Amino acid sequence: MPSIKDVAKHAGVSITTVSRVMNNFPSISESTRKKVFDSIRVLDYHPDYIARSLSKKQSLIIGVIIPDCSHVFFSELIKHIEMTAQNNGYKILLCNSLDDKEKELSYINMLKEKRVDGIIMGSHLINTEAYKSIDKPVITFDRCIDDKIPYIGSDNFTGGVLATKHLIDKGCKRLLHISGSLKLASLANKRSDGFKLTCLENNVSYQIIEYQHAHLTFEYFYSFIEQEVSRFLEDIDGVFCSNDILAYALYVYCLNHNISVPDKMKIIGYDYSQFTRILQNPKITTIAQPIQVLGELLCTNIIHLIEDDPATKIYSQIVAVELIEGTTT
Amino acid sequence: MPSIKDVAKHAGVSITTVSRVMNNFPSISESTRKKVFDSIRVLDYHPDYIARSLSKKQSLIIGVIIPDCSHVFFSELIKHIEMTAQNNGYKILLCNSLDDKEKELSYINMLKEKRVDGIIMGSHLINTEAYKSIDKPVITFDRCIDDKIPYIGSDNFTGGVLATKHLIDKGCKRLLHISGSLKLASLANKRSDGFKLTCLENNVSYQIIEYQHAHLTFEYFYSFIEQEVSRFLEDIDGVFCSNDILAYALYVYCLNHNISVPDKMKIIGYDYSQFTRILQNPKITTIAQPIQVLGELLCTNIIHLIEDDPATKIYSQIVAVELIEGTTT
DNA sequence: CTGAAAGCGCTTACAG
DNA sequence: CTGAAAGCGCTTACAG
Repeated sequence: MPSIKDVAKHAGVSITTVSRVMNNFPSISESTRKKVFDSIRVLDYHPDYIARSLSKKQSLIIGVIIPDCSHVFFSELIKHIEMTAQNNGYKILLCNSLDDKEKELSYINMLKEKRVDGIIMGSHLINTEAYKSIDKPVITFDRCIDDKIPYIGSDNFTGGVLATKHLIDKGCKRLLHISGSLKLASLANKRSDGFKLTCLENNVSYQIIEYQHAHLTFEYFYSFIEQEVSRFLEDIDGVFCSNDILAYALYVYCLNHNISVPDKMKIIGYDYSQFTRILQNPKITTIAQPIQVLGELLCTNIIHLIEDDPATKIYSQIVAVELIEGTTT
Repeated sequence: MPSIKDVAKHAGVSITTVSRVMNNFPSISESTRKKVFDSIRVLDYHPDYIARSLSKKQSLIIGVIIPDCSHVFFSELIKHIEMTAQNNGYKILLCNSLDDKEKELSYINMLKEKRVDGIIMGSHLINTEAYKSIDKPVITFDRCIDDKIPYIGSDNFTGGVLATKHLIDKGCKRLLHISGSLKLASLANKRSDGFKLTCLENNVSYQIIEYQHAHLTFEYFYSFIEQEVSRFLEDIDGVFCSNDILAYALYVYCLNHNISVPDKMKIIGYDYSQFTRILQNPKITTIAQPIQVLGELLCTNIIHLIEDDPATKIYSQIVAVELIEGTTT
């Protein structure tokens, strides 16, 4: 494998010159530029990025830490992050925290180990303290850690309002919201705020049930519904679910227990991820998160932070959501 | 950010000694070991992996190149690859080729640029030639490029046989197989071989239709069925689909056109990925690929190749598949 | 327009 | 058991 030295020797110039040609310095004469490019081609030379990283003190790698890349929502989010990274000369190092605090912490240390130039954090178990010792770029998805760490999220509050208003507009009088853990200080909690406020404003009685686990599987949700939700359903005519898999599990539960949807029970989900888009029966009514926009913003903003681009100082952003009406409401 | 120099100064030893402590050399006295560890703790020192990589000539990073990480099958495969990598001290660099030849090629160059120690290749557009100039570890998923490049795959041939036999056992007489492009020299083509052979052995008439695009979306498959498949369906009573999304699209098509499944038409898919496991109606009959095993084997074998582990020389492997009976046959 | 030399932060023979 | 020095393959002031 040829190094810059070999190219320099072959072209009869110094390694400085080779480096300059590689990096498109304007001061190089046409003739030497050509010589060097020829040698590069002949030797099939590719610069060593490890060496480059060491001297430039940048790895051009972004760490992406999420709970689980096989989760429908995150797998799409990652795709758009990666595409955006690629378009900007960065690569991504993928890390699944699997909701394990230790792993989350150890992944954050990638910053101190210079493995990555910045981190996109989509996993939220460790507390604010752990971020204190870090002065390098971090951006979070759907979580506001503190003033210093920017976040990207969709408009969860409005999402909650839209979902709840929709149920009320459809005639629901007694609403239930099934939410992820509200202890985690996730921005997703604002969905619950929007839900509550809308119920209060419309004099609709409501109830909120939290699930704690983050295993977002159908089986988990179905048994959660059987054990923790079913006994309340009799008094309920509309449910706002915090994600679409949960909404589907509830739909199936209702089907299995002769509760007709949407006649007796209206169900609305959240995400509009791939699963929901593929599913044809039912078409789940849901709040669509703009996954592509979220992924792109996460990536472009972490890059701005890394490159300390002063022209673009607004790193935290909230993007709009949209109601998608299906057949479950 | 402290470097090894700072630790050495703080502990009153040489950087060589600090390095030895970091790397668990046995020859260090207990007292200096303690001094060094104390300094590391006090200074919150983390070794620079870029520098380490440069001197050790290994990045401890594995490149994973796939068509699209948001695809249900690949998102799960990646998860298991990443977990296995993590357990063995490696990280993964995720690359979506998006079925773009240029990208595939440029990603392979990560090897020459020392960004990664090895590559797991799950994207198969570029031809054998492109791999000729590479003498570094590559392992492929579901594709046999040449003798020198090991592969991991599931037993596609048996999968094809199992699926076809199942349809025949259920009484089908006129079979159709809808396959991905057979030109790509993918091991998945063996499903089609298994299909053909089983039809011939059982004197069942058959037909094969290929789709060319790799956009594995419901919409693509549905319109493909409308345009290219529907006119043949009248003469068919059983279809073996090369993936579950396609099988679902066909199911929905039949539903929409009053072709009752499984009475008039039996449908079997392939993969048994997350989507299929979540979907409750219908339960698609399918061939389950052992995604976890595949991911683990891909990762452990590329690591063996990277570390040139002579104790474990069998790098190509085929793993067994399983018939999952649902309600579509 | 070009080059010699120092430096990035580690590891690793070599020497004692 | 420990250290001085060379080296990994680049980039970047500095000098001409």
